[in-house]
Amino acid sequence: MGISERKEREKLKRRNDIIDAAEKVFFRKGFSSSTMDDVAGEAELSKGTLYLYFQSKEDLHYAICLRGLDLLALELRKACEEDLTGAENTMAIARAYLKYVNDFPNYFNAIMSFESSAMTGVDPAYHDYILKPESPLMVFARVIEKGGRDGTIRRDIPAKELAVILWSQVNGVLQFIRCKSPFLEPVGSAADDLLLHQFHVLKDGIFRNPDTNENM
Amino acid sequence: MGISERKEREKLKRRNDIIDAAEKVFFRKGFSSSTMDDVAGEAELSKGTLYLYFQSKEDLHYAICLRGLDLLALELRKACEEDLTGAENTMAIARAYLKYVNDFPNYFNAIMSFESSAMTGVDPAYHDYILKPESPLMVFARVIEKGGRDGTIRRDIPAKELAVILWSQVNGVLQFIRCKSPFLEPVGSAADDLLLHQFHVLKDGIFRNPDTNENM
DNA sequence: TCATTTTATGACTTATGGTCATTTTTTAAT
DNA sequence: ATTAAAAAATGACCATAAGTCATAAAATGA
Repeated sequence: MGISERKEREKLKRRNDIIDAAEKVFFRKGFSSSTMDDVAGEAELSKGTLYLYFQSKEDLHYAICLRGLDLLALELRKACEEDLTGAENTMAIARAYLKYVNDFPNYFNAIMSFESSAMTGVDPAYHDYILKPESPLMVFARVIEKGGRDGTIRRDIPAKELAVILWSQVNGVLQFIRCKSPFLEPVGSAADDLLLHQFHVLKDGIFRNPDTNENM
Repeated sequence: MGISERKEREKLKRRNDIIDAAEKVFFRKGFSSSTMDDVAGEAELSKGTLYLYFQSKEDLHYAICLRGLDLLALELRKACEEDLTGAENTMAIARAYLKYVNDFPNYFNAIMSFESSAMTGVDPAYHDYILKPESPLMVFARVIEKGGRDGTIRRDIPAKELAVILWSQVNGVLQFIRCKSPFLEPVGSAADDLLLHQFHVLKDGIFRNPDTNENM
């Protein structure tokens, strides 16, 4: 039966067209200021049709995030293709993540705001996604693990946990930059400084051993 | 004129009563599921009256956050009253913050969700608040500064910036725990583990120097 | 007592996410 | 081709909730 397959394809195509339209609208006006009617207009479909393909506005938001996450995972995998040490691959991943944030701020924003708002009842599917081997976090976790094996990364903390910690820490700073950047100037530092300095902290820790003269 | 002063007091009292009512409602049902009618009912006032004291629902949310932040700043100041080294005071502040998160999860949630949602146009007043010397972040920054002076904390990064970095990093992990805790169990780690391990990372960094046998 | 000012009210407006009876289009058998 | 059944699409409609405003009540002070 070639017809049902073609229909399947068309259904998928339509679904993707709706996501395309939603991206345009959400990225332009912001998620909460966009209405389903806006999206329907952009997609040249009626609102009712959107609900044949997505359960809710939130679901549409999630679909966009999934796109962004898949793209991110791809970038991270590319970044650590070279077979260097775990520590080196970790640095490569960090650079790739920051590049992603710069190159695709809309996806990054979508993901961040989804994760926060999601608190009030996240799609459980999202938790499943995070655990999948192809998720950005798990790509990162494998690199950490490798660093543990080759001796370049501490191994007293389980790899997945260390991945979560580092990932969350970087996100914390990015989140700060994202919503409190007006605050940064009075403090006299730019976003890039902040991230650079964060890397120093991630590398060496915060305390200074008075016996050594490092971190002068 | 004693009357106008009494009126001033009464106005403030009413304002506070409204915040009390809003806290009860928001903490019970969550911010987004609560309605202004709910709050009006709890406060035994009409909805219109709420809008005489607050510009919007968001504004009410903000007022609750301010309470939470003032309380937090108080706890942090108490925690570093003892005149120890900057590093020791820093640890005390960290402990106090985690205790606060545990003791007042509702305030913590209110602050976190305000900061995320706020992204779409934060009250500029909030940025002012953060810069005030009595804000939690600035209390922390002074301790970091002290650590720089007494040689227990690295001084290659400006104190305020380092404060922002550490603060954001801890918030990042707390945020992860807050909205992805269902994810933690499959990974095999508890929230407390995660925070403990984060402290190790903050202290020592992530890389292992192959020449030493620390972090085995 | 009463005019003026301040404070409070709640019906009303507006906006928007989501639904569903109805219509249009497609399919496939006659 | 015709047509009945299935699938897809529509948009008027509903429910909810934030925010407004004309009106009413209360407080003030002369």
